[in-house]
Amino acid sequence: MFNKLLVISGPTATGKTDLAVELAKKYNGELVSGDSCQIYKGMDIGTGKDQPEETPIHLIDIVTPDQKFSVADFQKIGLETIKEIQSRNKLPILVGCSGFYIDSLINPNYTTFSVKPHKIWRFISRLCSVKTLQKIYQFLDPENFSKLNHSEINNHYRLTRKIEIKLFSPKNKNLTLNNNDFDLIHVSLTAPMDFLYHRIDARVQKRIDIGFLDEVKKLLKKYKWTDPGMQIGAYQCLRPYFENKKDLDSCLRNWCYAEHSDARRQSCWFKTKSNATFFDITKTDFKKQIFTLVSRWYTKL
RNA sequence: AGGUCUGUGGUGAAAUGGUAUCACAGCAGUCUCCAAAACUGCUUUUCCAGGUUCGACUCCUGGCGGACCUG
Repeated sequence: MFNKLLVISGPTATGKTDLAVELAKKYNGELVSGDSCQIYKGMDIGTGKDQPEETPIHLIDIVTPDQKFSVADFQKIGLETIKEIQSRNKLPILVGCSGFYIDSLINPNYTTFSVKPHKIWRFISRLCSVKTLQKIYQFLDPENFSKLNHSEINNHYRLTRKIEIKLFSPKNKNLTLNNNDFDLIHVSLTAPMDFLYHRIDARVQKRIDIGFLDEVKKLLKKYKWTDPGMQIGAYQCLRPYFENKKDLDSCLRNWCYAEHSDARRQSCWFKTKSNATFFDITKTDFKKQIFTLVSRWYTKL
């Protein structure tokens, strides 16, 4: 059975899609987007969707901005999509920058808690302070509470979720293994940060030039600033401008900064949590090296 | 040229004469249903030279720089 999966990851603005399209053409592939933002319909310029002309791309435009979408939804649809592509004997190429999402598809040890977000608990938790949540979790699960690190213990959302799992997971069957058995290769693109920052800044300006403000106006006719899709950084950075609280230039500067920060966190994820092979896109022969590596992997049985 | 105001990390600001603080940027990290999110740690500062004082970002004198007004 054909079970190959090519993964191309890396921070924003490293040219993943272009590379993926080239590889797709060579290996009869189809792209699967591993991007937590491009799933939203109508959010095109702000999320940097570029639709390749001849190569199919999956998992973009699957929900509207007012719909909730989580990594669990992504995992379900993602695995189905990859298997469907493989069943047609085509090569799925997972390409994106959301480490958390990509991990849910390719990490064989990834487990899923069968606990769905609990509406009443989430409502109550929103009224609680971090300190209160700490006390609740400490009471429910003193052992794991003592193991929390500095990030987790101060993180309102994660404490809420930990308590949720503790309270509502059914006994005995609270874990499901993601037992996929892909033959995968993971290529990750990198670049020196200041190089990426320049690219990001230029791209922000370009997005304004090609009509990003109109896109936001159009979205605002149908959706609210508080809708899930509208939480994306690019749109929130422009919010003060649309509410006449800040001038456009300072909003754009914040947008650039937000993307710098995204790029940093994204590359941190792949660097520390994946076992990808890394290629610096400022080196002249990085593509040649990738093609050699992929070719060796693709042709082996 | 004269007058007025003003000089604090890379940027913007705070500090009755008493441990120089905050935000942003930058760097490093955490991560299993918000992840372009949320959270953690770190780096970098009082224009210069004097004076007053136990003690000066703060008060005084001079220099240098900036802003505005008048000519």
